[in-house]
Amino acid sequence: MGRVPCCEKVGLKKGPWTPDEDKKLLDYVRKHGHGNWRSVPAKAGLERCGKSCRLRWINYLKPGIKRGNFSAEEDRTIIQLHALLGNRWSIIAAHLPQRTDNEIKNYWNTNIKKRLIRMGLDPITHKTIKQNTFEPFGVGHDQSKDTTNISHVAQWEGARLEAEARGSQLQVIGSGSSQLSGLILSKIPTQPCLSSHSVSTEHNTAYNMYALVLATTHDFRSSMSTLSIPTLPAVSNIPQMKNTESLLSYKGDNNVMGASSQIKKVMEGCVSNLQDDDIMVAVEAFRTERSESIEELFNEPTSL
DNA sequence: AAGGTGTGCAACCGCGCATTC
DNA sequence: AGAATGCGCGGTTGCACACCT
Repeated sequence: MGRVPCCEKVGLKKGPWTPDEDKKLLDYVRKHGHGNWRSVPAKAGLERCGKSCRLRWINYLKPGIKRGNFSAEEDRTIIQLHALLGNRWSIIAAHLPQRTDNEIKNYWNTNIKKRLIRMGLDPITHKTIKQNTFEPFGVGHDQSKDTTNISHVAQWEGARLEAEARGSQLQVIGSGSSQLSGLILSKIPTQPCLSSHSVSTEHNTAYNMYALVLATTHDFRSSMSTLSIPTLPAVSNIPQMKNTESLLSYKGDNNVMGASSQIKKVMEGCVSNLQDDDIMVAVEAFRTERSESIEELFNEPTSL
């Protein structure tokens, strides 16, 4: 059986919205809320498809939407997130308050993507186009090492963002423990330091915190999730985490579900030992490092 | 000034997932 | 359990405007 169309399309208006239509939709949603979008057009007196109304509301009429030029900070955020998440515009948009996924998508396609190409970067992989080959890693030059690191970092950060998005969804429905996790997630940096840097206490603190938070919020049972805890060689260097090392290596274990409550227990104990200063130092270290690398990218002289 | 081309963006479309019945 | 329905997402299209020749 074929899919039923979202609405009876005959006689429905398409194309750009008029100010009058906008007003009708705005008035209706303000008074009654949108409820079931399918029923909105009839109730609001619009000859539009419900889906079209929903889109117009989300991308244009909803209060608090910011339009117009993207700031340098927003630029950076989009590039960073895209490098980690790919075209998952809704998740990216969740990290840019007041911007819609559609607007970010358009901005990417019309602006950032072209800029990256001009700079010799592949907008999909974010690697230089020259090195974007299937050449195996570890052939003996430094670039391959860096690429491995970047990819590893990307995996971590992507996982964090996914967990964060999940956390904020849960916050909306009012889960107390998720509020705490969401709060932590929004504040902490996530990845172990890059190999080019010496292992600092700050980074390890951050690294540990990330592992803790993941373990306390992530649903390991989800087969759809891209989030998994890789083996963390650095963890064993840190006294407070020694007990959890074996738990973190549960990634490849099929008994993950049974272990999750045990993980939680250990992790919660560790979280309570964290100092505010540790958090702040770690956050700063992470943000500075990431911002600078993006800044450098754009400050590189190009032959435009 | 007129026609052609490029660009940006709003809106549409189809699909997949979640929920309801 | 599975069909029906609704919603959200990402890809794509098409129009309006700007710029170029």
